[in-house]
Amino acid sequence: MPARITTLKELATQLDLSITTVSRALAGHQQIALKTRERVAEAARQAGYVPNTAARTLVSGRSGFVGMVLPIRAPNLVDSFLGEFVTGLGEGLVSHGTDLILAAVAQGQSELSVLRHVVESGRADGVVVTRIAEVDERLAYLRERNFPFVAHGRLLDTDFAYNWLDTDGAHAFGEAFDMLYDLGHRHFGLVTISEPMTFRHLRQDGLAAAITRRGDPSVRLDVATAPRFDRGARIQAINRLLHAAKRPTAIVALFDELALSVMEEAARAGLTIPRDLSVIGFDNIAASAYAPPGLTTFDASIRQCAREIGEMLLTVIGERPAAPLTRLVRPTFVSRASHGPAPTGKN
Amino acid sequence: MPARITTLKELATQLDLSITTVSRALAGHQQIALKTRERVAEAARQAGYVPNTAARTLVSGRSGFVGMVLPIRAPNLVDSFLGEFVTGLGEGLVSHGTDLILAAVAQGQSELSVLRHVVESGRADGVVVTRIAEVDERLAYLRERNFPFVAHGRLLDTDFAYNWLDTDGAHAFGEAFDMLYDLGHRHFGLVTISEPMTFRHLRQDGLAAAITRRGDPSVRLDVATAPRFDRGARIQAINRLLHAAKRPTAIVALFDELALSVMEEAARAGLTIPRDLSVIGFDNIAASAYAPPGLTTFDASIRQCAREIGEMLLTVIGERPAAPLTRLVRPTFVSRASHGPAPTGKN
DNA sequence: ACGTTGATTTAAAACGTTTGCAATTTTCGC
DNA sequence: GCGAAAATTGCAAACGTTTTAAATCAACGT
Repeated sequence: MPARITTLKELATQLDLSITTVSRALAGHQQIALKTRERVAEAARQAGYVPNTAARTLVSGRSGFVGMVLPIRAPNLVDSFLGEFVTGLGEGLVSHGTDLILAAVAQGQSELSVLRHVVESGRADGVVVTRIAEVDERLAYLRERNFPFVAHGRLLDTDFAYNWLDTDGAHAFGEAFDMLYDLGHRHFGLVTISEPMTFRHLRQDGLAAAITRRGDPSVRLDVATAPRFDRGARIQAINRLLHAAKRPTAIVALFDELALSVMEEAARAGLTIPRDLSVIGFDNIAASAYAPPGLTTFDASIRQCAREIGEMLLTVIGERPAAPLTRLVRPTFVSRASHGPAPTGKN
Repeated sequence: MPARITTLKELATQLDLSITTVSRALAGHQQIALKTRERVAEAARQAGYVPNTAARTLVSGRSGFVGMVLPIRAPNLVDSFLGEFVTGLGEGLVSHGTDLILAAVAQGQSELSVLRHVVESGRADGVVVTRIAEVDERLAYLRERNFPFVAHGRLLDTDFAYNWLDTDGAHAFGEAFDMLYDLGHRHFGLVTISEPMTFRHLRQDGLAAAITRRGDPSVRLDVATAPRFDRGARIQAINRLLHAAKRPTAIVALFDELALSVMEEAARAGLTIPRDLSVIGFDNIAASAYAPPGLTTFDASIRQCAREIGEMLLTVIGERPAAPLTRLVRPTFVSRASHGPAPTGKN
């Protein structure tokens, strides 16, 4: 094994050339004689030379990294979002050799302060922001700072222009309603969360819009709300829905975890799905395929979305487009066995 | 909003001090007068100064990053491993303000070449390696390079000393056998994969060791092997086990995905779990709780393990201990409803 | 042989930080 | 008040790369 060449200077000395020439040769500049370029490339390959990132970043002002703040998670919460998202992002970035930086948030620190640190320290050329809140200081900061970023999700304030990719939850929830309505359902339940996330509104509004569009005054919608991570409160809210004097025949949940809870509670209450109750979720998490009788849901294809986000961000960084890049991805319907015709009169 | 101070020079000018003094003051050197230290700290806070990572890395030789190569994934495969692992790693690293770098592997590139690039470019002070293969060139490279790393998993070659944390699959599989044996089972099935991963051997050996330890010659073990990502072959292998002339009464799967497939195929074959067949998995993925009747398994607590790996790596980087750090984590038994007494004589 | 052009290479500055060493200021015993 | 020691601060080099501006070289027409 030959001694590893670690710096440009060493490589230059070995080749009896100046650092400048070697640097340019490796960068493929036309002004360097072709013969020299080839000679340098070969020597670099042989020596296993890899340019030092820090030095390159320092002088060029570009780190070749894209940053993301690790979402804070409840101690035992498992969901596949992060893994899928990171995998997709990696796939989107790899074409340009851009790596991903993940910064964790320490106890007591704010997510914004970590984001700030990532940006101001020059670690990243751009960042990805997920889980958009109704009032999101991260987006405000990034825009004011004029720092390249792409958000996964939208703000409700449509005047605030920025780069985003979002899953069209509104459309999906409208689709769910239409399908259930056509199956005879008139009394609906929606299980949602109390956290101020924008997707909550978008999806609920999509449902409401579809109801309005249908124009049938006999349609009724009951909404159950609970904090996202409070299992007890969630169960309670679901049971209020299930044990109301008049129970919905179809329940749409903001996302699969909630839908699975609905199915569990329904089973506990002696209801058979989909005979007595139709349930529809959103996200298509792995467990949805296994939970009996199989949850009908919408696939948000996180991985593919993240991949596109990565590509968008590279564009934003490279070209700094004047108009914001936006993209609304329509989720695909995944028909399983948790929905069916509305129960007839009496059971 | 005050104009942002971005460099030490600006800060120094504003304070009418030298760059050196400001740098040292921020680093908390005792030699700088306390009053000065406080004055500098306050000014830096006010101005929102964040040191430039590249410059710092360049001179100090430390990047403050820990690297990891993103595992290559089949296009539609979803598992929660990566998300949990990354979350845990972040938690383990955050105390030292160390961030995580994730490098994706491009089509046609080898994982080793990406790892090499991460190491040689000085992007990271240490790396984490997962999914250890029987012959793992990554470990060989890192050791030869004498680069700090911690592996999640062990090699079979115990002469090769390095830092690792592993889940004690051998113990778990022994435990599973003992429990099933005590429930009357004598005919066992093992569903495993054909990929050359070391955990496959460790777990299978743990099972075999427990059988030997019991010393009952009537115990029989049938092994079904299939490529990890070939769903068809997996189903086939499982069905060979289920439809053999003499069928095992208990099947242990290398990990939960396989166990879930076993449960599906068993149901398809008209078998009731656990009456006709006991099934035990490993990992405790989310779906295991939902798949009827609830999969009995072992929780590998990936997140916690990754957290410890992060902490170990920080130790390795900071202290370069002479003896390798190793840690064997015993998985916890998760008793659900997929196991029970061996079926009696005829059904 | 000699300027001139075009091709090729190089010296040196710059990026923002840390740090060895030296310079300056303060403190204190007498 | 004076000198020495202690406390505090600053100069300048270094990290490895990219890039501007300038130097060198080869070739060519005359």
